[in-house]
Amino acid sequence: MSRKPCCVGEGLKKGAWTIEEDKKLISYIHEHGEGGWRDIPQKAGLKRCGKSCRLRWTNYLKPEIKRGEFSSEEEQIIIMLHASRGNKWSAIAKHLPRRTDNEVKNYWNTHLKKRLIEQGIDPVTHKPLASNSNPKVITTPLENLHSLAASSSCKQYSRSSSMPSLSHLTNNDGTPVQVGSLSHKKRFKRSSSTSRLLNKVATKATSIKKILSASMDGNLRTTNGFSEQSSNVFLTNTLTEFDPFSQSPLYNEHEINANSDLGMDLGYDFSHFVEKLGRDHDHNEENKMNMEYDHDHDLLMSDVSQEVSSTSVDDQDNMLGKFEGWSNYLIDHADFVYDTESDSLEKA
DNA sequence: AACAGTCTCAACCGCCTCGAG
DNA sequence: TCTCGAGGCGGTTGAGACTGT
Repeated sequence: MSRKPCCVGEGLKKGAWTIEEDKKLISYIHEHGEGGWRDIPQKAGLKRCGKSCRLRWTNYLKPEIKRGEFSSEEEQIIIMLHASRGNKWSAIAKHLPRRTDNEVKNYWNTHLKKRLIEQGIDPVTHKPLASNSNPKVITTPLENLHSLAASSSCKQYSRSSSMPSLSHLTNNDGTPVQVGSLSHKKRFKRSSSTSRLLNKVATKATSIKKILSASMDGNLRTTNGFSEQSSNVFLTNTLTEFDPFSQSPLYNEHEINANSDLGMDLGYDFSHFVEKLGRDHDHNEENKMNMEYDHDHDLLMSDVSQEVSSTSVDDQDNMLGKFEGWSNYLIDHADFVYDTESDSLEKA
């Protein structure tokens, strides 16, 4: 049994809207407001179906809609939210003020998806493509930040401009970051403070990953006694909350599924992290890193059982603050560097 | 200048969700 | 509880713009 098409009618127009049609629709909605889309075409004198009117209004004519090029911050938000939510364009668009789901979807399909593929990242799973993957390596969003930082610190040029150097992006050991084979049609430049933070995170992403792994195994030892059981639980909990892939088989291999281990509800909104990341970091990058550490370190050592049972929105915000302090701590104070030769953590 | 190939994005299609009755 | 319809959502299409030769 097939469903009746929504817009069946004699003489209904399809295709691109004319200026006259737009004027009629805008005029009618200004006078009568949105809603009742089925009746709008007749009342507004349009030979369109109601659904077409609604789409035209919500995706194009609505005055608050922001049009034009996406900023690198918006790109990062889309990529990170897509990693955690998939093709939930409407949900993603809610975190991009004045952008429509259709616009986000189009931008993903025409720009961001291709860019990830060019970098060897599967745009569906946000993990390395099969041809590039190393089965021994656990891939996390922290790792993806390597490539994300490399690309999100860039912005498209027009098709005709020249390709700038990407040599400013370097790994921990000073070697250039591999950003994949960029198409000759895609030109980039660096920008944004958020990108700089991502770059900063990316330079230590591998080290952080190993530290996390060591923590999960209970083998983490640092100079300040950061290896207590409580902090392990917190790290497990935080990583699982933060990491959209924490439910993957790769993680299950390491038995770090905090959801089952701790019996908690993982309803955490990953986008809050992204928003907070950009907001706070834009506010005062260096000052913040220096001032918040002690506070967050204290929080890290606070009663973990409270964190485990926290599921409300307010508590999630607290968790985010602690995650940020924790990640800043790792970035600034981690004593370990991952040695690719020996596949082990070395004292920095 | 002309043509072919590629890219972009507005618009459409069909299914889903949810609230009213 | 069920049905129905309006609105929402994600996938897809195709016309027009753009680029390379």
